[in-house]
Amino acid sequence: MAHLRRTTSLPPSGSERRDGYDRLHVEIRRWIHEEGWSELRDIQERTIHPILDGGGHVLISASTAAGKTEAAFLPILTQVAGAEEAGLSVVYVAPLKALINDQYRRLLPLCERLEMPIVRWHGDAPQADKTRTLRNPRGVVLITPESLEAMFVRRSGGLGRLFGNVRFVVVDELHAFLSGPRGLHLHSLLNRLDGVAGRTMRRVGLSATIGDPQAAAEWMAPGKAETVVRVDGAAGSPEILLQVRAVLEAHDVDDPDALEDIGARRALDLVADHVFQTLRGDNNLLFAGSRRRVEAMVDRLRQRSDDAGTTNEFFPHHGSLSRELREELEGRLKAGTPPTTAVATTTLELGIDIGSVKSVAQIGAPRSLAGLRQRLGRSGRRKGVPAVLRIYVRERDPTTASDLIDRLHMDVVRAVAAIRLLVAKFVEPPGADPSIATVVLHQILSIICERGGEKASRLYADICGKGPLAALGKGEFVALLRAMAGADSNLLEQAPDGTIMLGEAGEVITTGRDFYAIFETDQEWKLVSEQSTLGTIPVANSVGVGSLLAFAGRRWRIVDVDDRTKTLRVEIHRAGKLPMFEGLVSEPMHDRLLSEMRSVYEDVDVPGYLDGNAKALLQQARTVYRAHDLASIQVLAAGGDTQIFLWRGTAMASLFAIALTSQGLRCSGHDVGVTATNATPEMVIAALQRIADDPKLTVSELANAVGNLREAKFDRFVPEELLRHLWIVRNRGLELDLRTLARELAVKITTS
DNA sequence: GACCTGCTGCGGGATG
Repeated sequence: MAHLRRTTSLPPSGSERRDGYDRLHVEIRRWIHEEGWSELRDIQERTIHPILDGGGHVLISASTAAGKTEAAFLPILTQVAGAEEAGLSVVYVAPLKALINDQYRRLLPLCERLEMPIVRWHGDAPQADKTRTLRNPRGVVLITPESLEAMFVRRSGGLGRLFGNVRFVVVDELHAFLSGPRGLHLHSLLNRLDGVAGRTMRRVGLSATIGDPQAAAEWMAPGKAETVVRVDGAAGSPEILLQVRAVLEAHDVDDPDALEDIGARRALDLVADHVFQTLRGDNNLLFAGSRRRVEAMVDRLRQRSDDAGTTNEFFPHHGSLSRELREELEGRLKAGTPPTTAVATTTLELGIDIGSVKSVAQIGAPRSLAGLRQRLGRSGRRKGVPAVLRIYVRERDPTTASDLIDRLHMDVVRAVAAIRLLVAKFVEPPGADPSIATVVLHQILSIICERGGEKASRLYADICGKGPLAALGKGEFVALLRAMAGADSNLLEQAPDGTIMLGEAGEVITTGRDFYAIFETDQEWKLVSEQSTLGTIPVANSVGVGSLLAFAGRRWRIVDVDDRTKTLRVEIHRAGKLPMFEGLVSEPMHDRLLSEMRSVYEDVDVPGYLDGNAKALLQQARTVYRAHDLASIQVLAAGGDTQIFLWRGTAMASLFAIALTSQGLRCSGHDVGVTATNATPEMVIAALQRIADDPKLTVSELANAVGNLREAKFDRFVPEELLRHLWIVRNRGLELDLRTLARELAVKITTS
């Protein structure tokens, strides 16, 4: 393990410390005293003045477990305690039900002190508490975006009574809402809340350390980001202990029946050996990258425990596992005993309280710095304890690898590049989202449901007036309305006075239970053993009585298939087979990571955190890079194909592939570029020159070559022309870049 | 060779 860095932060002066504390409500100070806190944390102290004095929005960013919740709520509750007005005072929104339950447990004693009601409001929360709140709304509500949506649609009559006097809206895990459809959805809901109250509610955002605070502030206050008061916690962890370990895969052996190829299988065995030896005896997190690999690893680790005659300490955690199994594991981690290592997907990245772990490991080089940071934040959370991170990369054995791409050992290089960017504190800024039309369509239906009917101009102003949905222009909005009212959709109707109302299909769609969420869920098989519900697998898996499964860290045999309820009954069996989970695309990468990879090839330093294998692979990779002169040559013949090294992120690489395809080439993408199959470098250079010089070859023109534009939940109702237009808007900024890149590549060609 | 997230209201019957 190598020590990576040390950072320190200065403690604030003593006078500042007392100053804020004294302004808190007397009952809150009493509570703090009884909790045995000797002082407030830095971030908590520094949040008091901005919340008590200012009238604007506040963005609090700090690492996990820095006490952000209290930082927000101590002054907020001080402010709203004893509120005379009827109605709720604080709305807290979180992306997970589990997080709401955690926060409820933490805030309940405090609220009881202040005689202020607090209620959980999500699908699994007790109905009786909700009913009580509806009768006498007061205090704090903790709610999900979907439940908030449901209130707008189903309880429109009571909105004013509930939300008319809300003073604060707290958004937890704000970084989770900065991109993606769910963030756009919540953005619209918060605007609608302001509409109900007839004024702007104060917003308080809680976030992990974010790469682009400006984007977060812009999300909170569109067009007025500078008014958001920012309170930043000290840099995450003081020290990181780091190691990158490389394991070698043998050459691929073609075995169409094997679920994992044999080389990969051996490499995963080697990772499992090391994990088993190193992580036993403590609490750890191992991020495996996919649900399938989680199951593959847990199966191997259980096998090793059985062989060694020891109690198994390794358990799976991913989105397809049942709530019960996940909570059981979370409980073990939180209790801290017995020793437990969770093998997980991204499910354990968010702020669910799992206590502190000794180390974090992951399989595969990072593709996103945001994710890497988030994972690292889970380790070394106590003062003076370093965070520990291990990265396992799997690489082709250099003695047998023949393919140029394999011999560049990109995983080792990417791991080094990612660590450099971690030190440089780079985090990807949020990108443009392809789901704008779906969210606008959803909100049109929701608002009409809420109000009974509405004029088009008012709808446009309320939904697209400000914020990220303003990217949809008035003309496009009208086109969307027309399509929604068309005979094909029948979602809307228009009264003679112009008022827009729900059509027949609109009535149906807004009545369904699955209307509230902005994301889609596919149909799945439910797996049930004699004791409990294990979880789900996609219906795409072929199943039958007698089929085998490896799932939830055990091996099973299917004993009953109920096609009507989509339920599989299973029993323990000695053999198993990994199920298939869907997922056709890989996690996108940012330009910066690819350009850093290129620097790693061109530099000469060999980091001390690499193990022996990784060091050797890095040096061999650099030798290959230099031998092919990849610093100056980016297009070269390889077999009957031509390799094009772009060294750009996913957005540009995809656009580039579309451009080459439009020129008649057959392309497939890889991590650092594109392979043009059955094409000579001469053919590629001709295509590149056309892309560089043909004035008619614009992004608008290329858009006609794009397939599967319908990605988001309600896109089936959106005119294809509109989706194509939004694609053009998202990619327009890359047009000049595309031409420049094509021109550069065309002159760096070789036929070696 | 990705991942994750969420869900109303009503009626009927059992229970304390």
